[in-house]
Amino acid sequence: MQPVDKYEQDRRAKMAKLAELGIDPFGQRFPDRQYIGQVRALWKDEYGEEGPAVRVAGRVMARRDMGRVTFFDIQDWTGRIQLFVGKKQVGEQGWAIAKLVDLGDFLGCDGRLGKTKTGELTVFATALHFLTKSLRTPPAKWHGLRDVELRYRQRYLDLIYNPESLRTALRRTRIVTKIREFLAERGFVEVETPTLHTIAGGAAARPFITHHNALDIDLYLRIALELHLKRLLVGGIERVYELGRVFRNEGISTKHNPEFTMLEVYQAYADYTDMMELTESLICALLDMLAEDGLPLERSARGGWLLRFGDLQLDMTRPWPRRPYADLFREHVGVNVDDVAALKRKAREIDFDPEGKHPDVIVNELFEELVEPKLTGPVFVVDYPASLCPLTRRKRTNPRWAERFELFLAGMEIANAYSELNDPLLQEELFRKQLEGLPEEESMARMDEDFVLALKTGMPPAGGLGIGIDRLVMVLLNQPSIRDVILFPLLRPRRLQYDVSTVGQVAEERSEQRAERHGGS
RNA sequence: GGGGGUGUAGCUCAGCUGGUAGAGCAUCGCACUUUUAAUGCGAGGGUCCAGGGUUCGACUCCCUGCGCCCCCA
Repeated sequence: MQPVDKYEQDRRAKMAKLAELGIDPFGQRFPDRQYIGQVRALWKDEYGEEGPAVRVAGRVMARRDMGRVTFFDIQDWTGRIQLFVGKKQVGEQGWAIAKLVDLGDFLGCDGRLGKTKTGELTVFATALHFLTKSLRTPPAKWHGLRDVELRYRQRYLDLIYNPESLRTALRRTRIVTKIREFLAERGFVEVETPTLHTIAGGAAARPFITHHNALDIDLYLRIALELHLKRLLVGGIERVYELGRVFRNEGISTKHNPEFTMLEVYQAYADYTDMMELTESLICALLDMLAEDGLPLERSARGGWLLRFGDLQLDMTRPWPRRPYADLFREHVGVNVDDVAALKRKAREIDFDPEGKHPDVIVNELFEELVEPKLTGPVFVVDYPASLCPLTRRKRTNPRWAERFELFLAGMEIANAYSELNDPLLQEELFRKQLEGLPEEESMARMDEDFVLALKTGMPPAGGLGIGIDRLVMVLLNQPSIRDVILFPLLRPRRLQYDVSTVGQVAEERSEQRAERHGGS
C-alpha cells in the first residue's frame, strides 16, 4: 500500500467536500470541448471585450487567488490558457468548485474568449466543471521536474511538467507515421512476423531466452527481423517492411536499450545502391516534415538541412558521401586491411589481443574503435569485408568484399543494408563457417536450415535495409541519450516508497535517541 | 567489469573545520474582482538512500551495500 502523506490527506478532504456538493471527483465525459491551441488561434483583435464562446478542458498548472477572483492556467496537449473565474460570474456552485481545485486537477470550463488588462488571452468563465481530482503534489512550478531518475521512472510527470519531453515524444510518433506514409507511397506493405524465435538469427547479438510451457521448448526474443522478411520475399511479397521491437541481452548505455525499435525493408529486384537512395530519400523526407512541424532547422550553404547534434553539425544535403570501408580504414588506422602483421601491431596498441583471431575480426575491432567515432557523417560506408557478412551478396568483381553499407550519423551506426545473399548453397556454407576468434554471440552465422530451404525455393535478387529508429530519432531531435527518445527505458526496478507502517515509528525512535544523547552530554 | 559524480521537505536546491537540519516553490490559515514565478501576514512539514564503524556527539569522517547520471572496457 502506498503511504498517505499530509498533502494527499488535504486533497482527499477536498475530494470528500466535492462529493458533498454532489460532484463526482473523478468526473465524466466532457463533450464538445475545443483544443486550447485552436481556441488560442480563434482570437482576433476586433473582438475587444466580446470574444466567441468557447469550451476548454485541461490540467490545472497554476492558480492565482485574488479574493473573489481566481486565475487558473490549464493545459491540454495543444497548449495552455488562462481562466478568469469570478465569484459573481460562475455562481455559488462554481465558486465552491473553484475553492476546492488543486494544482494537477482536471477542469472543464465554458466561457468567453477575451483579454485581460494586461493583454493575456483568457477564457472568462461562465461555468466550471470539475473533471478529475489529482491526489499528488506537483513539482516546483518554476524548476519543473529535473531529477532524471524520476523523469524516467514516472514518465507521466515528465510529460506533464516538461513541455519539451511531450514535444519530443509526439515528434517521435510523427516520425514513425511519416516513415509508414513514405514506404506506402513507394508501394511497400507492412507485415508482422514472430517475436518468439526458435533460432536467434539475422544479427550478431546475445538473445533473451524464454520458455514455452506447452511445447516445452526454449525460445528466443528476436534480435532482428531479417530472416522472416526474406522468407516473405521468397513467397512473392516483393516490397515488404516491418517496424517493430527487437531485443538484445547486452549492456545499457546512452546508445543502447535492451529493447529497441527497428525498421527493416526488403525490395525485390533491387540491391544496396537502391537501399542507399531509399535511405537518403526517407531521412530527407523526415527532415522536411520536422521542419514543417516547427523543429528549428537551418539550411546549409549547399541547400540541404543542417542538423545539429550536440556540438556537431551535420550537413544533410544530398547526395551523402559514399566511402569504401577499406579506404576509411587506411585513412584512420594508417594500415592496409590485408597487412596482417600491421593489423596485429595496431590491435595491441588499442589493447586488443589479436592472437588466434581471424584477420577480419581484428579489422572489425580496429574499425569500430578507431574509425566509427570519427564518422560525423552523414556518410555511407560501403563494401564490408565479406567474411563479416554471412547474409550478404559478395561483390561480383571481388569476393573479398560484400555489398553492404552502413550509414553513420554523429559517430553512430544508424542504418545497415545489403544486397541480399540469395544463393542457398553459399548461405548454408556461411552459416557453418564460424570465424576463428569470434565469440558466438558476436557472430551472425547461426545455422537456420529452414531459411536455407526457403532460399532453395528461390529468393529474387533483393536489397534490404535496417534502420535503428531510436538512434535515428536521437539524431533528428538532438537528444543525447536513447532514454530521452524511449518513453519507458529499462531501469533497475525499485520500491517506490518505504512501508508507511514503520515510518512514524522509526522517526520517533530516532529523535528519542538523539534527545538522550544530547541531553546526556 | 573499471573510474568519476550524485542521493537532504512533495519539487528545485543550500548546509564550511563534526555540536539536535535551511531557503524558494508547493501545502495549510487570513486579506484582496484583472493576476500571470501575483502580493502581504502567519503556520505546519524531514528514515539527511540503507546498514555498520569512529566519536561524548555524525547530514558531515571511515567501511560496506543500493539507486541514478557520465566516461571507459
